[in-house]
Amino acid sequence: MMSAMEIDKVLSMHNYAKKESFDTIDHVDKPPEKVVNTYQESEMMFQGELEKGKISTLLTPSESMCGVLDIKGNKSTDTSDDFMWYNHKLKKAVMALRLTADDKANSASNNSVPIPSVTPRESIKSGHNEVLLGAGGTTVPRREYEKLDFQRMKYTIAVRRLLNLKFTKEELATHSQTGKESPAFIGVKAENHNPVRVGDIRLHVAKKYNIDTSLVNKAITVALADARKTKKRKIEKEDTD
Amino acid sequence: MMSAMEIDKVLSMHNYAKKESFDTIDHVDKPPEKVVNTYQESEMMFQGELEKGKISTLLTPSESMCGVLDIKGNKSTDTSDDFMWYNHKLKKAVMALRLTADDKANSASNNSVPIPSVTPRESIKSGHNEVLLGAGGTTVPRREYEKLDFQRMKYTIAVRRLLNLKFTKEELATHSQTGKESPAFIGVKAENHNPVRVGDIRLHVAKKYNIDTSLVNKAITVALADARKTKKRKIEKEDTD
DNA sequence: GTTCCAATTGGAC
DNA sequence: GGTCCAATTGGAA
Repeated sequence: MMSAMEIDKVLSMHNYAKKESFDTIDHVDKPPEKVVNTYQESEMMFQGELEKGKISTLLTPSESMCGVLDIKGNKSTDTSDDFMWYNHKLKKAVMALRLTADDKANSASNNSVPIPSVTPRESIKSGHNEVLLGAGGTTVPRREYEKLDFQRMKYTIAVRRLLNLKFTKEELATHSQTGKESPAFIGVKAENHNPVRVGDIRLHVAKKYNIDTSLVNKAITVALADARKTKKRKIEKEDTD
Repeated sequence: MMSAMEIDKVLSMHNYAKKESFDTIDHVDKPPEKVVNTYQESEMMFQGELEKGKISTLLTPSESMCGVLDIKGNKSTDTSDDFMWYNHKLKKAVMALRLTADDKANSASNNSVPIPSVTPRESIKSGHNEVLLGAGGTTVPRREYEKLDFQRMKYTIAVRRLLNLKFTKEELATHSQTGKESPAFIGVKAENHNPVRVGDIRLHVAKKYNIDTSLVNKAITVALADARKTKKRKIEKEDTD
């Protein structure tokens, strides 16, 4: 687990002046009722706040990206519970700073509106009309996100749409959730993986539809398999030409 | 679709005297509010009545078996919607006869009790302490069925328990839902299938847990796959001995 | 020993 | 073309 001092270091790296120690900032939000032990649990908490519309537009892209930056500013491949949990707390700290700043700027106007189309934050900083999907920091363009009619879509379709927003066809065709090779086809080359973005999509859809993540996982697996087949067919067709 | 006269023929075959025409008997139950077009829908209706506890113990094994007997008394492999729908109506007719007979025997005693452990019918005829799972006529021993704590079990476990009640390990290891070979392993011999009993288990669990049949299907697939692996491992171990 | 999981496949729709 | 499905596999839990 990262220390409060180290977190402050990252905060300053992202051009956020240290106002208070991490622990104090953390208390801007009500302390959680029960102890959160895993990244999954923290994600659910975070997601709950996101659903309320408080969070979705508060982070800039660089802030969101801090979820995949380590203490040295490098892109991190650490997906351990400790690191994810640290990221969660870090982002809560950043958002707390944002909220207090916004509160001073425009005192008590336009609150309790669920996911306003334009927030003060967006009106000040342009170019980041993004919707945050989860604690991993994954964002999608707001315009694209609002096109999605979650009420009418099956969750499997929502999964595919979000995957298409965050990954190229090539990425979808060459990546898998685990990076492991199929147990049924040993010797087939294993692929890379992209746990943070896929993880955010997984939890976002699971929360949206109030279904188990295992269901979403199956949908992701099928979607990725179809992407691979599509690419394979295309290559085979080009070879015959 | 089978005619009322033909249904009467089957009824008499099962030693039930014709009391009324089928149409009249059918009106003992309230007519369905909406038209039922498929076997799946009729199954759901039937299952609803079963859940209320009215039906579960009213059929003898031979009555249940009539679900897989055709007009000539032979075991039928017909799983078409028409045939299943006919079976459904036939069973409702049988049950209506039973109910009216029981009503006369013990007038208005012990009604609205959900799934009584012993019914008048059972006290008269011994040897058929069976619970009917679905319109396909699949039954399991009541004693075994009542051991299952559906509240605590995951639906996947319920699927496995019911499969184990209705099939031997050998059957589970050598059968599949569709009888088709795996698309990923062409050339591997295809297996037989047993649609009626598996169908009843599928719908029973889906209704019990109020989940989609596709979920139950996945659970069945995994259970059968595990059964095959277990057998395979055993054979491999015997070969090395 | 039992249960669950994801990657792969061809085909159905 | 896009989407969904079941059979198979080895290993994880």
